Amino acid sequence: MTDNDDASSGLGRNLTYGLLDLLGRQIVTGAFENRTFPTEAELSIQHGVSRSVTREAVKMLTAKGLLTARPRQGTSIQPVASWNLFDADVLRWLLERKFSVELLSQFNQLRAAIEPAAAALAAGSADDKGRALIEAGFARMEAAERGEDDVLDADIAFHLAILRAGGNPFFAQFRDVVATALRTSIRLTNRIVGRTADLAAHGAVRDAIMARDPRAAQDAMRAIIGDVMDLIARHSHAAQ
Amino acid sequence: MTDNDDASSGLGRNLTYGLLDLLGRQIVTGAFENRTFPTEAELSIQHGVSRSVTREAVKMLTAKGLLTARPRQGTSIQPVASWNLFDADVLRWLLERKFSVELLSQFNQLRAAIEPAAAALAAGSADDKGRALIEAGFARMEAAERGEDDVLDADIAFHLAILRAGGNPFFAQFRDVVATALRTSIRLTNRIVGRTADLAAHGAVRDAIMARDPRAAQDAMRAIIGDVMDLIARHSHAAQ
DNA sequence: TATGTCTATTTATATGATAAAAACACACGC
DNA sequence: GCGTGTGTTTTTATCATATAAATAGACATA
Repeated sequence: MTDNDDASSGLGRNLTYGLLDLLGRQIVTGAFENRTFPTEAELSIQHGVSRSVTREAVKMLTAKGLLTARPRQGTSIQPVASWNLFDADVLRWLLERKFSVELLSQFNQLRAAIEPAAAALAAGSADDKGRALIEAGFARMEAAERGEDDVLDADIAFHLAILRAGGNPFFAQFRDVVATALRTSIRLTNRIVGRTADLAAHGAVRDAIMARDPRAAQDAMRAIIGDVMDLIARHSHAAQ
Repeated sequence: MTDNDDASSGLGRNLTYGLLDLLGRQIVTGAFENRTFPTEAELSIQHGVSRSVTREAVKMLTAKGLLTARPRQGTSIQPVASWNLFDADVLRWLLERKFSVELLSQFNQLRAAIEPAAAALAAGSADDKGRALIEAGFARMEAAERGEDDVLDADIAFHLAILRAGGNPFFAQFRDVVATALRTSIRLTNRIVGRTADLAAHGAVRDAIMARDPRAAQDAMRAIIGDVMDLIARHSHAAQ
């Protein structure tokens, strides 16, 4: 019986989280676009799980802003405006739908607003721990340059270190968006931009932060993201 | 029995959401600082609700990044870094703890990064609908000036309109933070800053957006938030 | 010391029953 | 005709209890 359920549902080890992931993907990719969302009884039957599992998955989706549930009316999908776009799960699901340059562009508009400010904040008020984190991130980028570390991972580590270093937890919240944006844009930037230029630009950010020069840190970070945005614009232009 | 439960628990009409709110507040305000988080059985007994209610509340808190649950290990509170700080519930709970100038300052550091960029984006690429939204928001501010609308509500409406108008859903996500920041800082700014100056500054933002001048819109918005940050700095200085 | 096994604890899942909310239809009275 | 109330029905909300699964920790064993 249990084996049967597991086989028919195709959800992972943890049924609740498996169903959460499946429903999340389906909602975000528009699988319920023109029809009403299933009732909890229908979901239970369709996926071969108990009502508890269904309800807990729905509750988590509700907590992330994707659903609402009311007696008699049923469960329904919320407008995109109320989705929690900074949630790691929601971001992941968002990328499962067709790759869109528009989404990548929106990511980077956000980065252009956040990261220069975060770099300035880090330069102005990072403590020793934050500075060490940034140094470690940059060291990884240098190691990657020498082929001793993964380029993408090192890049992400450096950018996240800057988000954290300023000590403002709200800036640290952007870790998932930034990591996602970097992972996504690597498809475009990979092999197009020379890695040396990239390292130099990142080195400028590091130097400015270490010199406690907020203005220079901001400008250097702005330059990095500006380059990425130019690349995206050129790519979308070329694709047309 | 049911009445007894309701009376003893003090949760609202909806037990699950009531418990969610109660636990969320307790977690954020540090009520479980030095002790382990209760097991689901303990929570059920303490609050006089069934395990389903407890589990669903815990699952929602998990979805918001506040908890994790594993068999045998139990449920435990996650580090603040993994909390979903842009979630409306989490923000609300955050404000329940002692009022802190530091938090208000962090809010506005974020606003300083986001809102000028959002204003520039709105100036550059808002469609007719977005522009109409901004006009409506500004009209409310003018009405408030004449005593025909609530000052705070109008202010919030104007700022939210700008976040939305650019068409980037990630900027629109900041509605709750911005609304919360405005509601919080009104305690400080109220009666200190003359409302006329405020209206003029907001008018400059509106004019720049309508003139499709991103640079001017950005600068005008920066000025507004800069004023607020100065006020906060002065207040925290005076308080010392 | 390392490794495997047993046990206890806690979450995970299932199931079936009852309560509550709300959309809808319908009858009623004005 | 038209509002108003009332009952019916559908769906979520809640409860209670039972069983499964996972894993930390103790203990035994090599």
